[in-house]
Amino acid sequence: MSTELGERNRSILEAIIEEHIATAEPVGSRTVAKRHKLGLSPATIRNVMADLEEFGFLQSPHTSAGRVPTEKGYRFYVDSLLQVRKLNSAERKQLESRYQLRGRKVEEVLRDVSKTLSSISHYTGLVMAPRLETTVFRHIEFVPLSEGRVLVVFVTRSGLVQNKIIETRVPVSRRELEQISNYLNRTLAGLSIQQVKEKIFAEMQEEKARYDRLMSRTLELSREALKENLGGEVFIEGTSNILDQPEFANVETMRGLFRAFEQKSTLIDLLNRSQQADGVQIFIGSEPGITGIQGCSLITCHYASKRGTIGALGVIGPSRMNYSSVIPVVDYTARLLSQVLDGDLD
Amino acid sequence: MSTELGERNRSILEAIIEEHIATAEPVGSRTVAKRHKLGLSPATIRNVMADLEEFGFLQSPHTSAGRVPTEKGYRFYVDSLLQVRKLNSAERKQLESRYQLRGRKVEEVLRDVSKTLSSISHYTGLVMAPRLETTVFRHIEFVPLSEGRVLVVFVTRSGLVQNKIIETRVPVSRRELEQISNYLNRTLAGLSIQQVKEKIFAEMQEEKARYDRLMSRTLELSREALKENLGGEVFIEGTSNILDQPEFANVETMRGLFRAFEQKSTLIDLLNRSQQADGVQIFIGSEPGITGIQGCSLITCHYASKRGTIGALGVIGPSRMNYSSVIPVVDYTARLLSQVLDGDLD
DNA sequence: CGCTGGCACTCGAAGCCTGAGAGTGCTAAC
DNA sequence: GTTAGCACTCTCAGGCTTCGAGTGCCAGCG
Repeated sequence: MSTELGERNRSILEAIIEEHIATAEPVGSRTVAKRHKLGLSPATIRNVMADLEEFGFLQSPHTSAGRVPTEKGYRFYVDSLLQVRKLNSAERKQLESRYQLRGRKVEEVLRDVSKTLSSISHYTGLVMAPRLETTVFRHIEFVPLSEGRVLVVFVTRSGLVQNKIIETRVPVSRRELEQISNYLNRTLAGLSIQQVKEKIFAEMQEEKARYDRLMSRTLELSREALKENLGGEVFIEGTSNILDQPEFANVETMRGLFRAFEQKSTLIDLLNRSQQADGVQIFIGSEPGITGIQGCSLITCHYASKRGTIGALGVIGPSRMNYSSVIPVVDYTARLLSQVLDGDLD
Repeated sequence: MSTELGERNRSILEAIIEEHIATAEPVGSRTVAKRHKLGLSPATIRNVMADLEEFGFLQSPHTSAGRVPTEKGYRFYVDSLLQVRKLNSAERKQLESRYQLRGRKVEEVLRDVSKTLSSISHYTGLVMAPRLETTVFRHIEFVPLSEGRVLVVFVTRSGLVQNKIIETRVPVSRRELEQISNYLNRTLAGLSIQQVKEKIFAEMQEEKARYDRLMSRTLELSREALKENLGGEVFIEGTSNILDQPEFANVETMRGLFRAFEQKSTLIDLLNRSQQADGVQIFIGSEPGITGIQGCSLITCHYASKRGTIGALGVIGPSRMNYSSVIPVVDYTARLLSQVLDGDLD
């Protein structure tokens, strides 16, 4: 029943929501009648609005103030009414031009992506670091730092670089490290990290590791090196864009939001969830299980190599957000980043 | 003349400023008389306050609202009245305990320092990345990534690790890279980066570089590698602490501040300036040449190795800030970080 | 002569009222 | 089913009043 809206009601709802998105003000019947020439009088529209309010798609802040979409209203809008604009080729070019990635560090690239998202959308950009699982391994190197500490450098097939410091239980000599990396590079290049892990695990099972000291070192080291890396780190850029949105003129709301930005855990949670599903996902305000972003919506998309999900990115802004222009940007950005990580883009 | 304040006037000014710092409200004569038992009646204090207002240390928001310190008032307070509390040993221990640094990446450490500053002060922490000039070099390593790209890994004497990617004009073979790093490590270990640069420059002047291909590669590569690294990057943490300060209840003010945080250039400018001077420095509101942090004060201190200035850190908060407790924290943190970079702390 | 109590004065904040304007809901007519 | 008309409601802005905090000044006191 609740989705049983007639064609006319739907288009009035759409008009109201779009009007509200454009103006941030409650929308009255007069305005709808005038600006969206539906050939109906304000009175008729009032009737429809009353119905829509009963359905729970609209609400009035007070008796004489026009209507504002509810979260349910936005939900219906994005699910059933919204026409997502495709990017034209100029816009796609513009996005693509920002990704000159070869030989850059993963962090830099992700921060950049986040900045790009925020500056194009005028909201706030989020990028969650990939678990590298499905990235394709090209090269690994170990640099001895001090007793028991080794810097591991990965290069992915697409030329992205990531490095981290690991601790080894016993000191490993420079010579051993060289042998180890030679071995790994010979046997593992071209596999995804996931496959590498499996292979290592398999070899650890085999007897020979027990007797071959070098081999056991190799396995220990690479297991350590492949443990979760940037896992779950989130890059947030453009937070101050949010300050321009009239709905956050109230300090209390803003405080909550900035807390969320700084703590990141809510965002990580949402981004993680978006990895489960396919394509662009939209979280609205305080829908079930979402807290801490009242009045906001989050548009996310996972990015992934051909072999599986690895991370998520998105844009957060007020619920009264320009969905139709942000969605394709998020979508296309995720595609680009996927390709980059796959190494297909060079 | 303007500094010719009698002892009594000074202590009344001090009382007023401290009262204002504690309450964030304009301070009236009654309050001062009551809470700071100076043995004077409100009427007398009123007279003094009128004088202080004439001097420009105080101002009244309006006729019947008590007085508020001006920037000049704060300036006089921090320069002449403020008693800086020393940290007790427990507090020093607490700070020290946060610096377990060996083998960590420079960025991580700096971000941590910034977080610590913000969480202890309850304001916002800033740390500007060091120019590595005066850090003592222990070890350098080159990892070939792809044609013409090399990852450089530095280790400082204190065990901090930093790495960056550089481009070489011509491809350099793995073997050459090894020779180059061997050479550098042999000849340069224990020198400061500044000295290393000088040495390299000197060698470039010498004739032999022209004829020795390997040598010229070495020099080119190390020059590239030693170019400004994190130079000028600023780590800002705890921005949302600012939101709790009542003076930023007004959105307009806050917006300006967050813009400044996101753009960073004002902050970089101030932090740079603080490197010129010795010890803790305090920038107040919109004193000459300072823009973009109206209503805020910045407490900074450079940190340095034994050989010279290399970076700066600090805390930014409202002008009505608890100077006496933040100053020693900034000061001691800078000392700690200096020691760490010198490598004296392990 | 410096300090103090007293007192008139000022000014903002809060509360109240009012009028204007926007928007609704209902009803009766087309 | 749609519309015009109309009474009704509610917010917002402005003006007015009251209240209280705090001042500035003055006269008197030690």
